Amino acid sequence: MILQDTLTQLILAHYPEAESSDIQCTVPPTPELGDLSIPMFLLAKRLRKAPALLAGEAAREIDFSQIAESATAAGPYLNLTLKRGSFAQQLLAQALAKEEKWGSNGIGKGLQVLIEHTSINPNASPHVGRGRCAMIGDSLVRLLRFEDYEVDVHYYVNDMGRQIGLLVLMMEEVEKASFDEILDIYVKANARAEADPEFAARGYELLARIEAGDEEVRRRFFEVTEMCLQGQLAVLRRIGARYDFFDHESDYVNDPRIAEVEKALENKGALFTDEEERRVVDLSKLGHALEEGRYFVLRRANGSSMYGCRDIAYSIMKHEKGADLNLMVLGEDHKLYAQQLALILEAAGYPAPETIYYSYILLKDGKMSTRGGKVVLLDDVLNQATALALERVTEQFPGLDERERVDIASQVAVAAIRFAVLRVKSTKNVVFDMQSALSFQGDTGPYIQYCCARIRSILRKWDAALPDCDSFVPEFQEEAEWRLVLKTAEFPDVVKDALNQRSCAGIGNYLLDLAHAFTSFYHECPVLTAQSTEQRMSRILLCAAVLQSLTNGLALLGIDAPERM
RNA sequence: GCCCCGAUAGUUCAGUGGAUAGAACGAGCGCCUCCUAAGCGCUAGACACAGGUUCGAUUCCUGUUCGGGGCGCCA
Repeated sequence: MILQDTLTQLILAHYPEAESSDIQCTVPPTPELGDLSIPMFLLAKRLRKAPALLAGEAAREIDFSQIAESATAAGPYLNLTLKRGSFAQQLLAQALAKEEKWGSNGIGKGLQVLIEHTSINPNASPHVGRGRCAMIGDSLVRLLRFEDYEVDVHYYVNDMGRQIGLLVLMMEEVEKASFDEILDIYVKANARAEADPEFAARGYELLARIEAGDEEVRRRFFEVTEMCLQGQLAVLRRIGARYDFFDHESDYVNDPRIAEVEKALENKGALFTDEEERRVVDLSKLGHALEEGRYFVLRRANGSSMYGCRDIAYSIMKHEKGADLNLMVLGEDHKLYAQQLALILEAAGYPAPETIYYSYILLKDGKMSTRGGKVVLLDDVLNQATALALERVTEQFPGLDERERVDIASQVAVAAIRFAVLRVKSTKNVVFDMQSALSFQGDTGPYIQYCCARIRSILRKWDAALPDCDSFVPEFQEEAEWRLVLKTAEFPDVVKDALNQRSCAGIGNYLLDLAHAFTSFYHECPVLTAQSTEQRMSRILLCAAVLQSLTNGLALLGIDAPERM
């Protein structure tokens, strides 16, 4: 809140024993009570007074005239009615001066972040569940960069799993297959491995050979995985996800860091060879309390490495980059695994990355399964959404040239899907429903874009320069416009909360609130035809500031707002 | 069996110990000679259950029920 510092100072000056953390502003439940509210519970506890008495005392004794028209006690709450003009002037000046940085608190200045997300197995076109990871990760990246962190985005290419081996075998039988056919082939490969142990064994054999350094096999794997990866990235690009580094699992097979960690584990008596010649970590020696997940296999009996073994080397490599934050977005199915890996890394003296989990997107009749071919592909959803949006835009703007209509349609499609996914907390299971994913009405991304388009339309018609905030004190008499001012002022705090929570969900929900507040304003307060010059000037500035908040917020979610729609 | 998430209107979601629990979809009624109706206004509708901690609990703790995830050679 813009006034938080001033407010805290005023109160601390009167109650020197208080701490600034005792003073937390909230918004009163109804506008009649005031613009800002300070619950006195914490302060009352500190000062050993009754909250209601303290509120009354503070309202009488502290001089808030610098920022407020009035201060009144309502039970244990101290409510302030702000001086609208100076508050709005400060807010608008800030928002319009900071432009695309408005809302940033600059928390990450001078700090570096390494984040890994998406990292889909290169075996099929991504389904919407995988898309959830990409959207969550990508938005987090945007949020971190907005807060001035320097961010490197890593993508771990799992290019040597068992299922990749099976895929390679199948691909060699079908001659030349395109990316679109991969899912089908992958499903068949898994079904065949299930039914035919000899086929499955050939997959393992390929793995063993790649691990032994067989360059020819490695080349065959690379051909398939690279084709898949490029196909997947093309889909991910459609929703705006970008990556800086692609790290290949196969580069870590014989990494010396693994031996180093094995040594450390041996020293702690946590590594042993079991009765069937596997190399196993006993995590109970490292502080793991439960029987569940106590054992972690590093190597098969034939000496070949498990996924987790290579991941040890990869994790250390990431740590060695020396970033201040080391983040990773993972599916909830990786929770136990990540805890196990963390124990192993810590035992060898390396900190584990900070993990952010997301839950599955389910279908109405159960969970998705790439192996079973029971998936809703992100690409298909995007295609359908784009086609629908194009119809709508064409209806609305028949005269617009096709190029622009297609651009708008794809922006709307991305907004619909990204917003629907990102506004929900990542720990919740969501049931995918095509109908609501394709809806552009109500609490959706397109609704917010539409709100932006309306503001832009007003700004286009305003043919003068915007008033200068430094010399002009705006006035906002109407409740709808004042509520919009207050809502706009919340933006920087919303961004800060999102960063602390490592989740952009709150930003999405805030943008809906702001868009609703704007639409009420739009219907009640004419801008271009307002009665007085002061009103017109005040409102056009407010429009510009709201647009800046909306577009900045949408940008954090990876959503563009078209000029018109 | 054990461990980790989740449970809020008919439905999809907000709400990180505070005032009268917010939206949207769906349902009903109304609004385009007026800055874009992808919109707005009005009506009806909810904290799974039982205890506990607290001045105060949808929020924290325990138990129950239901849904999701996980639990040694998949990644």
